[in-house]
Amino acid sequence: MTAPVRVRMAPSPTGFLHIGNVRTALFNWLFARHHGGEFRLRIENTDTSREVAEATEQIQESLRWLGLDWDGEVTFQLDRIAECAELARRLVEEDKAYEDEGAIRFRMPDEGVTAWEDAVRGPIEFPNEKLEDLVLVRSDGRPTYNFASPMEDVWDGITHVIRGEDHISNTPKQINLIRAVGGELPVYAHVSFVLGADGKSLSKRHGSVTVDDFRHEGYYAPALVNFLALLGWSYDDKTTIMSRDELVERFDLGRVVPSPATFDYQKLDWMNGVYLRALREGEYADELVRYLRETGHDWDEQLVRRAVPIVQEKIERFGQFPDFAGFLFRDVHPDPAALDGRVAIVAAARDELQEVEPFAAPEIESALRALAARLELSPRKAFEPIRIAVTGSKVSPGLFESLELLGKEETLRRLSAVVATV
RNA sequence: GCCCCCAUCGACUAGCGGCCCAGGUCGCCACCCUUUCAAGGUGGUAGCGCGGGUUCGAAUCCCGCUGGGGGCACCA
Repeated sequence: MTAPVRVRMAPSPTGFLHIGNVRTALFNWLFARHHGGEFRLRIENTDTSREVAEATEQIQESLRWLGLDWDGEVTFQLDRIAECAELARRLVEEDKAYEDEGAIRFRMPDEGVTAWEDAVRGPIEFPNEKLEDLVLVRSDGRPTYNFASPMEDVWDGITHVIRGEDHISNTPKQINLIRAVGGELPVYAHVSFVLGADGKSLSKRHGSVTVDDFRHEGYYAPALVNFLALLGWSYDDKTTIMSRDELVERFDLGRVVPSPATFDYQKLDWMNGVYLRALREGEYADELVRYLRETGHDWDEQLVRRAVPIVQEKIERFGQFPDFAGFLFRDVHPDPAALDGRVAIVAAARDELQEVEPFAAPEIESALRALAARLELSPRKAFEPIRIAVTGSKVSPGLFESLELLGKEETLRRLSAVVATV
């Protein structure tokens, strides 16, 4: 039996989960699940304020939403202050560290190089003369990140440290520290950053950045996971859409590329659309209903569910639903300019639809097509003012189905309202 | 300033010396379908940063340059 794999995600509890960190977390998770190992969640906190508690809960909620489950209890760096202090004392006794104005510093080697085989970048080495003696414990007694983090990795039996490339220059320091305490070195894998279209690191001005942002925009978690997995990793030269299970089965750290990736919102939108269209109607409805509740749209659930067939093929994010199908739930205010005086058509449609029974899509369609023919207008020309009058927009779900859902009474009311105002 | 990382179409990537006058996906363009918008179908556009090597042969290996990025805290 090979040694079990154990990885961790170690966010600092400073706020919402950034999508770049999520991508790193996802790689950790995929790696762990692929190898049947463990994925731990460790909070790198330095205090116990209320903000920390909230951020910690926020991080967990985001991971849950994405379906990235972790093993064991969440651990906190702060809980290991005592162990760190004791270890630092031992290092001083062994003359591997020394006191410096109340703080404890570790003696870094002065000659040679510190090197490791990075699982995504290959060999990396740093000249030791560039390594400064590292503060392990501050004068107030708290351990520093570069001391606590590698020690926790050792104590937790972390086998693979998969983290952002900003930690590359910390690695030689941490390696020397682990060697000094006689700990087992993990395998290091430094993944690149996720950038915005301007080549700068992804921030709010680029669009959504936190998991919460994407959730509120109406992205579907499995699609986001699929998209993120492909940011810096690929299975082969042609596979794009992969289920969670397929990702787990196929993920391979060796196929993670070292170069930074630009986050392409358009491709995410496309992929989200692919996932949403593939959902079974009932499943789509459940997700949509949940999304609308979360975003504060208190709309009739039955009507939302009935609207699914006319929107599923049309929108790529749940966030587009309120604009696209909102006319079913609230009154509209057609723009007279958009109508451009074509009230006669609206009036004719009202008269025509008055007679339609039952008020169902097929009957509505034949009535309106007959009307268009009578007016000697192309369906395109004839339907536009009707669409505007009823949905308030030039863009909407299929007209006939929309009218059926809206109901005869409300449809006639909206058509009449337009006729009356002009 | 010093140290480190990175470099294939606009974007994500395949490629790990000959299968590549570079393949897939998104985007974009055109056409088809069509009640709008989508979806779908067909076709197309576009790339190995530059310069030296190594080799019979280089997108692939080596060196330099250039251009990006990161790090040099008693932050994480």
